[in-house]
Amino acid sequence: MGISDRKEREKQEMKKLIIDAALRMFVEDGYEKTSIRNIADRIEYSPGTIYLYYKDKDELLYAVQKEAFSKMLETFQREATSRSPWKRLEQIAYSYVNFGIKHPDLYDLMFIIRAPMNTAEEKGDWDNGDACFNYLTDTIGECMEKGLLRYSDPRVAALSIWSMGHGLVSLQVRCRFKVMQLSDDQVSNMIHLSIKEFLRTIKA
Amino acid sequence: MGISDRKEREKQEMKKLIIDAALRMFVEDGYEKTSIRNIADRIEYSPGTIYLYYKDKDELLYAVQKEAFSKMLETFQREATSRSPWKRLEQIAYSYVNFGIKHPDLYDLMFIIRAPMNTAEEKGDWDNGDACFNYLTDTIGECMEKGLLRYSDPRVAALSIWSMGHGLVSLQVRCRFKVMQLSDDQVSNMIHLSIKEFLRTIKA
DNA sequence: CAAATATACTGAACGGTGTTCAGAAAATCC
DNA sequence: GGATTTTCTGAACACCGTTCAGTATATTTG
Repeated sequence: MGISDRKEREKQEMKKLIIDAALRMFVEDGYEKTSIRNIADRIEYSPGTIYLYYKDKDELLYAVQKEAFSKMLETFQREATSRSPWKRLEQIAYSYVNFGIKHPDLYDLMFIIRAPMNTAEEKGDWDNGDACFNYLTDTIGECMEKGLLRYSDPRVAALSIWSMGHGLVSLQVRCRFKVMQLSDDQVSNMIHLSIKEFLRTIKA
Repeated sequence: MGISDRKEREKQEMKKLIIDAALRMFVEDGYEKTSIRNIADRIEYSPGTIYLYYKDKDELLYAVQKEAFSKMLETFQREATSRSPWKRLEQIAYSYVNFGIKHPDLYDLMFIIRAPMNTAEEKGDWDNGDACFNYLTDTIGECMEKGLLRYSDPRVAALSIWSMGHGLVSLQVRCRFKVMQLSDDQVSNMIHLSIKEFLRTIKA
């Protein structure tokens, strides 16, 4: 049945066409400001068509999230490759924060937006999200085996390190550091100083 | 002119009536899900009336934010009163995180929602927000004077400590810790362990 | 190849949103 | 008590996510 193969292929192509447009528009204008109608316009289909491929706008978000996490994982695999677990942990930290600062709208979709796991319980797969998380936990595991971290529980270590990174990025992305009345360069500098300092303090 | 005094008073009462309803509904249902029409219904006025007192929905958010920051400041003033700067810093940290966990929707309005300073440049007053921030920076200042902190720059210290607290709360509020596959109690425990550990490591 | 069936797509319609504004209602002034 | 100012209303506008009867296209059948 070559004909149904082609149909399946066309269906996947259509899904990709939609999600590519959605990703571009989410990043350009943000999730909330991007409407199904706009996406439909961009790919020159009617709004209803999108619902033949994705159940609702949330499912579009999940798909884009998946792409974003895949992108982040690639970044880790490119930038955090040191054989030394401790050095790799440092690389991951900087990689993570730089990713967030460089792609604030992607970061928004991945870690700030209210949507995925707060309602959808079973959606807890978090597709490529856990792969990124594992990249961190594996490295932390190695560090702890070699006694390079001042933590006693690797889960607490992971939670702490992630929180510090996320705190820095998300306060920056949401412009909350404005209260400090510093220039953009100064804030950027201090974010990196914060990571540096934090890494120093958690090192055994 | 007693009559215009009364008018002014009535105007302020009306503003309070609106903002009280808005606060309650923002906390109950969240900012996005609360509509101007719903608020109008609740206070038994027409939707248009609200626009006579607040320019748009964002201005309602600013007003509610102001109340929320005032509430947080009160919490600090109640829970972080130690004469010892270091102990006070610890109290602030726990106070902050507990506030966020206890009032996730308020915390959302204050630190996560996209709205205030990203567009409104001059709104950078952040009314009572800076008062909360000052409560932190003042304490950090005292700590550093007495050489109780391992940081060399008090601004980096403030940025780091705030980021850690915010990271913990906001990842929890947005359910991102679900990827760790822990029970609610375990997460809650580890959040507190994280603060404890963090405070230990930054202490001189 | 033509008719019948199955698939893909459309776009109007539904109930919602924030916001505006002409006009009605109420309060104040003279 | 009539004119004027202030306050309030609610229909209207342009959007939103989502649904679904109906049309257009493609495939299968006779």
